[in-house]
Amino acid sequence: MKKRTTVTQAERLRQAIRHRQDQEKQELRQAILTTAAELFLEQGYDHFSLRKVAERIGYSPTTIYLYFRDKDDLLFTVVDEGFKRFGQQLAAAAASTGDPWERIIALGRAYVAFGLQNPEYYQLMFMQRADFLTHQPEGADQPRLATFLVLQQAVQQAIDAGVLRPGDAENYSDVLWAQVHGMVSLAISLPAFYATRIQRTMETAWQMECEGLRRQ
Amino acid sequence: MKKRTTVTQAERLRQAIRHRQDQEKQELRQAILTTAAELFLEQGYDHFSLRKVAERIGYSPTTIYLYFRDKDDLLFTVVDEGFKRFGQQLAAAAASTGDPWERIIALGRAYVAFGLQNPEYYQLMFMQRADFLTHQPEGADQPRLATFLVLQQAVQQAIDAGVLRPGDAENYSDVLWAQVHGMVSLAISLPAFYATRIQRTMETAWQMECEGLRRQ
DNA sequence: CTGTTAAAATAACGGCGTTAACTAAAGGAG
DNA sequence: CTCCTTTAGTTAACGCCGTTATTTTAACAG
Repeated sequence: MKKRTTVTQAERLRQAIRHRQDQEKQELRQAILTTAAELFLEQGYDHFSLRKVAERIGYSPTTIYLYFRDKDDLLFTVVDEGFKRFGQQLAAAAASTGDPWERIIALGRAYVAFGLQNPEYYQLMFMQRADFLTHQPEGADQPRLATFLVLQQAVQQAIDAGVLRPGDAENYSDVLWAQVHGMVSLAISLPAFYATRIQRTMETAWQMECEGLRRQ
Repeated sequence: MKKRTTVTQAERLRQAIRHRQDQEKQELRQAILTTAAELFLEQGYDHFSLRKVAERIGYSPTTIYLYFRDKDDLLFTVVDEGFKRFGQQLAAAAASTGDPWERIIALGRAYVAFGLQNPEYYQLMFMQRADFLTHQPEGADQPRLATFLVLQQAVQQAIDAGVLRPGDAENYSDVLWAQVHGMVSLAISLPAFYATRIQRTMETAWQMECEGLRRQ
């Protein structure tokens, strides 16, 4: 009886220790991650370095390699946050209305809004390291590109509802995606665009899509 | 008399020497430039380095600094070639037809064709180093962005001819530019797009623009 | 032949990502 | 409590990079 209890206590202790260790590990990993995101947003992709991250959290550069495979792995994980936020905002936009046509418009607005409000993330995800788009996240359930299927689905719904002309949803959403992506990346690249012409461009583009895609 | 002749000969010699020296300087500069372009196209922006260029032409790395201010200056000059080719192809497309509407379509096709045929250049110009777009070339007559005014002009002509609905040419061409830029950069970023969906996307986009912009 | 000038090379600095070898501390077993 | 093992973290080092200061080399000028 007594022995059994002792053994159980020891086991519980061992488990508690393991738990604490795991937690500490996760905490440091998270610290690296948030510091990395911070530094990336501050200094941009070009001036982002592992050594700076290490210095900022007070560890030696090599410590990072205990938590991430290499620089790309860390950056990739940072970018995951961007994809998550992007996906959430798109999903929220899609859920904001029941009208199929309005949903598409809302998605477009949400897309552009994200790009303009998170230019560093957008730049990294689509312009500087577009290869991240196709690289599957390590332990993720779905590929990155699945984030954008929400647009395709909305288009399909609009076609089914007879709001859009009959046609291939993938094809239509490709056109729309290219339109919004083009606007956002031009706006990011060209300060002249930013804030002045972008609004007008968006409105005209919506109108054009309206005429071009909508069933008459 | 004799003295005068001698002086003239010496002067001519001096000038000839100077001429040869200048020529040699220009030749080495050109060698650096073509080697740089070669290496950039071979290995891409990320793996491009001054030391590799120097090694390939058989000079020490520091020699490059006698001909270019720094790495960016060299890369910037390399990219000039890309802009020149791009501009020429767009101009050729614009001149290929007298019909205002056909001209716009031709410009769109030429734009996408350039992007797909010169993905490295396009990537550098618009995605990785978009800051090059707004940095005025050293001894150039016009800014980089002037390359794309040809589209705006074509749109203006189409409006004036009554082919497009009345409206602001800058605004319309912004929408069109965003559309083609979006298609090209997505095609470059996503191999899945490349070659399969891009054609269909282009056709649908033209059709959409057709319905959306064209005067009915 | 000698002094001058310009081109090119060497050496060096600080920064980078990354790997291998080492240190120190904590947990486990007797 | 002591010895052993594991492991988180560090230090040292390698090879690369862009760039600057210094020095060599060679061609021209008088």
